[in-house]
Amino acid sequence: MLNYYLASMYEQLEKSIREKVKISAEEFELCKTFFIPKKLRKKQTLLLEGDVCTYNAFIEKGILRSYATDEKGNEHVIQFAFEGWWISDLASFLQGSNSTHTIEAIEDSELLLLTYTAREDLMSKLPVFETYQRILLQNAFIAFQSRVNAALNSSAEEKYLKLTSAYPDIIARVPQHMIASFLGLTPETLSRVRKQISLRR
Amino acid sequence: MLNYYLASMYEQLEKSIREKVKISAEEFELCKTFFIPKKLRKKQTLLLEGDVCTYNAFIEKGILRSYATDEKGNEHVIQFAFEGWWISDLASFLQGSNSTHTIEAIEDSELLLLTYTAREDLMSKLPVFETYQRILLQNAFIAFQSRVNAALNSSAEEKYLKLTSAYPDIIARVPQHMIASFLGLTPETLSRVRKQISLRR
DNA sequence: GGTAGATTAAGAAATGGTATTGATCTAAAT
DNA sequence: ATTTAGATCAATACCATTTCTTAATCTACC
Repeated sequence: MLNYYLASMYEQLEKSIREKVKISAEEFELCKTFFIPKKLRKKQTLLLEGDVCTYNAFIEKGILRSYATDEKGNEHVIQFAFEGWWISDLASFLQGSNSTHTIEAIEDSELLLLTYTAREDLMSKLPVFETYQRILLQNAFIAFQSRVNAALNSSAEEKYLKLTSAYPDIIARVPQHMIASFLGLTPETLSRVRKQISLRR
Repeated sequence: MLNYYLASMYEQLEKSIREKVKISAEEFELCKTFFIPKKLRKKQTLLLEGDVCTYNAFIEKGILRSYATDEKGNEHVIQFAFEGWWISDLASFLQGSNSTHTIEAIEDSELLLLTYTAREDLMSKLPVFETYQRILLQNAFIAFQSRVNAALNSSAEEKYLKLTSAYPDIIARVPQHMIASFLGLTPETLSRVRKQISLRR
């Protein structure tokens, strides 16, 4: 039982790394020792706006979001992160600056945390982990580029359809007003968009 | 004279690398050998939509932009790149897929090109170069995150003011309709926004 | 003097803001 | 466990605002 539990604890992480680089069983065992497991209940936060982001979090289970709050008190969802993804406020994590984001669990979630020094250590002891991190960043960069493009050049409906066709289960797992915020729409506009779509069926 | 010319050819590159990692004079000399110098005149292209992006370009001098063309034939500026920046279509460069972007010089420009294999070679022979690349990506990622936020949650005027206060000389060096496209606005809207701002002075 | 780029005006379209309602979830009290 | 009060969320209606579209000048510069 214990073994099973431990194996499942790092299952997504191993999968994520092996998708991107070659790593031996021993290397992965070493790798695991740098992470701190952590559970979050729904609505609990990993990072509060204003604090320094001390962890890079890998998500074994659940969904998190990061959001920023503007002068008028409106929350703007920056990112959703599902199983197998990473989340953090990179600017704060890397530069040690105060975070402008809050990171919060949307469902009960299981995380693997990596501190700044653990990450530096791991990259220097295991160069393949630096390569893994670089590839992650490359992919994130590409994804962001297409998101910027969608944000600037697509209508509300196009943005919603692109998001839901890329991530179909987001509809069931994430409240609609958070999806609206992620797309830069008011909840009312998203509701109207959905109505339009359903009328056309 | 020749020495002076050669030194200036790699000046920005050396500055960019030294800002991010420690590198010896010998290592930088080695580094230089992997790059191919190239000059572009205004409006010449480095990459055409549909081709595979075979180069990662570092800009020693000048300005470039990348843009995508939509179904209606409208150009959408994805990125501007000034002296000391990198530009490419990363998705195409890394995955070997057909590019959806065109990369074009806005001014007469001097570039240093890195092919895919040269980049891989350089990263394996000079691990500090992989670190440099990772830090570049981290910075690009952070910049993109705030751009997404601005794109989704700022008005036309806010986006324009943010851009011009971050890069004041963009106004003089880049045609206004390209700035409008970069901000996801029509040229007419940007013109009206500028008028509003000037009236308030 | 022709052409690309910038400005301006007027009406159209998309999206936002406010308010209301109904449904559902949550948590405390019994 | 059940009930109930409050909170949360989604849908909708009505009006306001922003941005787009089209089209007509205006300008600057090869």
